[in-house]
Amino acid sequence: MPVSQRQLEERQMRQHRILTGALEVFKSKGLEGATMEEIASESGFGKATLYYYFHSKEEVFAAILENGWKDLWASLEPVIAGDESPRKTFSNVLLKIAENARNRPGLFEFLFNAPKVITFEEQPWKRYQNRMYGTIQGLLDDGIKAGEFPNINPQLLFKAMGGLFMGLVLMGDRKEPVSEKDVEELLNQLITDPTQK
Amino acid sequence: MPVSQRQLEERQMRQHRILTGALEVFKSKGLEGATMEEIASESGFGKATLYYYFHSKEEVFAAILENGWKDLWASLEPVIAGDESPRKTFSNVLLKIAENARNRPGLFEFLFNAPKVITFEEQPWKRYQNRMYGTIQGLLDDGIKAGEFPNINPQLLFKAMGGLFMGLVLMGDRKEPVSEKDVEELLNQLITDPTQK
DNA sequence: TTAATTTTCGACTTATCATTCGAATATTAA
DNA sequence: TTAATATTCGAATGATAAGTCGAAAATTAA
Repeated sequence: MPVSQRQLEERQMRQHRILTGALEVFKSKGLEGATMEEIASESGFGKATLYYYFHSKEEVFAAILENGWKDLWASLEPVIAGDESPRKTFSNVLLKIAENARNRPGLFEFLFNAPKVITFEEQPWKRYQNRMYGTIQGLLDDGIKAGEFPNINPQLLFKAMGGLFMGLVLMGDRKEPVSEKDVEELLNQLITDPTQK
Repeated sequence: MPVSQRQLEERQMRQHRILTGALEVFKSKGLEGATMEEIASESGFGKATLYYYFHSKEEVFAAILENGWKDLWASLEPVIAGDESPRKTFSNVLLKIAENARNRPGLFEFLFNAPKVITFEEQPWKRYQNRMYGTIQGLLDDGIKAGEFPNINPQLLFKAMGGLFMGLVLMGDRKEPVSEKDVEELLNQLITDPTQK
């Protein structure tokens, strides 16, 4: 077992390096299409070394999702903790997510698309994902009750908003990432605030 | 080579049967995860027989997309040909797409999600997809010019609408498919028509 | 220095498919 | 009936890639 703090950190560095290389390969080849051989050379290790750091290909895949969702949620927590109005908080959450997407577009796309490919049982990152979706749904519920959004079925609004935002961030020719302006324009022009008028 | 019309039709029936079985397997296992063995047994043929009707697994996969997009586009054409206002036509197009989704939810989800997995070069179904997206973008452009939509960057509106609609149809627990009412509610309540007021 | 301990890695093993073969069986046409 | 032609299929074939092994090289600690 490792002793020094530095050793621990270096080990994590290497794991991180592997994960970064793996993300590249997974993005272009998918879960099944990606080979450990390729992930290894992409991240600068020998194949067998990967198995020193991870038990299996699935574990590598899962680790990317786990870290990604965890970080995303962590960045959201302070925003949610702030005590603004539901609509304002909702807007801030979207902005924060967009910021994440801007910083690591590759990872972000992966976080939202990769889960579609997976079959296998319970994944720890699901907890973060559910927490996030739950929070957003709650904001919309409250916002509708408070009259800050059009009076639509909250479930429906959630789906619409979710899709809309994903579309904004992920769809089409990804020329330039979504900007703060985009998000605010959308909320203000598209989803009219009944209280403002 | 086959002679009679009936022979031709039976052959198509069999291809169709294979494609239906394949869709099931692809949906649950993905492109790489699906095996020809499983597709064969799912559709009630021996493995080798699949190769009598298709050259490869990729061809089976591509055929599903090809047929699916072709049919979708065909169902859209009359709607587009009608000479209603851009906003009305746009609404009708969404409704028609939703109808397709309602009738064959499995296929529909596949049409929009599967392409993310594919790497290989030019696919014929891309033509239909592009035609559809192009048309929708055109409707939005015209609609904005005509003042029927909020005055937003058309590209942005397209992405938003696309995502929104996909979210509506594909996202979350697919309890009940999107209804006509949903779509109209969305357009009318969410995306305010500046001319109506 | 030197004996652990940690890290690295290419070669091997093994399982899993995609695809092909060659031989049936069924259908059609003469 | 008989000779084509069309259809079916399970058993080989071959390639690919996940995961294992055992030996080295690096690093640490004494």
